[in-house]
Amino acid sequence: MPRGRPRKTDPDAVLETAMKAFWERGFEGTSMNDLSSMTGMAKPGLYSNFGDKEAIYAKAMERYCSSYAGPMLEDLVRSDDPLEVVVRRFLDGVVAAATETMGPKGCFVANNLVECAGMPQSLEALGRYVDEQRQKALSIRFQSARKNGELHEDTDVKSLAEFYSGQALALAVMARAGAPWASLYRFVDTAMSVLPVLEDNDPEEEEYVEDPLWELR
Amino acid sequence: MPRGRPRKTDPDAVLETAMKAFWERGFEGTSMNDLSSMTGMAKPGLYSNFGDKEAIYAKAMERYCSSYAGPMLEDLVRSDDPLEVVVRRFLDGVVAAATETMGPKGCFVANNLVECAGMPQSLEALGRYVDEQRQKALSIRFQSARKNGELHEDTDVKSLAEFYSGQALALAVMARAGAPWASLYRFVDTAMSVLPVLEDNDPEEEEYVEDPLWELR
DNA sequence: CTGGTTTAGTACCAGTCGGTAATTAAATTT
DNA sequence: AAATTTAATTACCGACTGGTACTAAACCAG
Repeated sequence: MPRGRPRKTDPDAVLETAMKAFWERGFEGTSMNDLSSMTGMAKPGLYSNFGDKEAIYAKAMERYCSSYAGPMLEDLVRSDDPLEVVVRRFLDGVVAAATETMGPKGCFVANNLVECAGMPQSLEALGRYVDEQRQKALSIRFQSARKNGELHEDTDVKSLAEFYSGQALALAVMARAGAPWASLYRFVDTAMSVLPVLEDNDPEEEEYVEDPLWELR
Repeated sequence: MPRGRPRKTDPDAVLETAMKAFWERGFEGTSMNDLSSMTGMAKPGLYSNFGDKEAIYAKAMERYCSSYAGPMLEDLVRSDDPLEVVVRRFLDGVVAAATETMGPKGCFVANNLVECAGMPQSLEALGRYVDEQRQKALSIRFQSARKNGELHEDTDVKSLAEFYSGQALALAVMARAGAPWASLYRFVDTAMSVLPVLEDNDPEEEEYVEDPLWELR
């Protein structure tokens, strides 16, 4: 279809490999020669296709977000399941992504937050931006839960969002440190006990409820 | 006192500077030339005094442990204060160390756990060892709290220790990502709510207390 | 086959990496 | 003052870093 010499390597596959490499070894720990030998695309090809190392890393993080972090946050915000179910699914998702048998341990974003020093400022800022998105998604869900009656009206939504955002970071670091699967799920259980969920918004019990905000979900 | 030419630079001060550098920029992000120019000790001096880069990093981590992590863990294990006080002081200590205005953000050990790939295996193992020590200290304190009656007899001590060990990691990463002081202390408040502490072992309040929720917060 | 177009591959750049040999400088001991 | 001991300094090593000119190859339309 194209006019010139056909590509040897699919740029999308290259980006997938680059994402895994940066995820595992970080920005400074992954050299352009590494990427070249891992992907099979020679260095000049990398530069002409994607730009410099900074640009490749940024595209790799975007890819991570649309493959891993993004869907989980969308589920958080959009799912109609009860709050407790949604939050638990979020944390379980973090564990699953951070312990995938194939693929790097931990979380790309968490690694970025820690490595931040010594990488271009734009990438540091990118990592922080993605981190904020996670906290915002949690905040949105907790806010609507408060209006739903799943949480008390005086619940501190921001604190709760910061807390569970932090739990994701903790799980990511523990997974990277090699914590076993079972420990991480015990951790999730403990973290879930913080959620001050109200059990009284079940339709069978609606006659007992005084608060009129039980509708609208 | 010594026989030859006197030292220009105190090796202990060199190690202090090296610790801060590795803490801030990590193993790969800190070059021997960096250390040489920061400390004022030329490279051959570094090698003859401490050994290779791996050895310097290990000594820097030991220094971090005896200056920061160690005293906090000792307080955890040895203090006679009530469990809630001791655990809160531990988390407050993590926040304080991770947000010191002078000095790097975050936690040396947590950074090590994340950077692990691409550094010598012995250093990776060292980081994991220190991480285990923190969890063990928490475990010891929770175990004795259970025998004291500060915790229920059926409390899952290991889960609780894993949880609070993870909170330290979360705080470290959040601090490194630039989270404000206030957010971190709110986080500590939330994390403290997990502690299933029994209030009935205080002699002065035994007769007044029916409901354990009569304290602050 | 020819010319144009797009990619792949080789070779190279200046700079830095961790690490070291050889030498010079400064002190003490004899 | 000479010999000895210790540390500071300079200069360098091969390997690797991010990044790039330049050339060779593989396709298309004519």
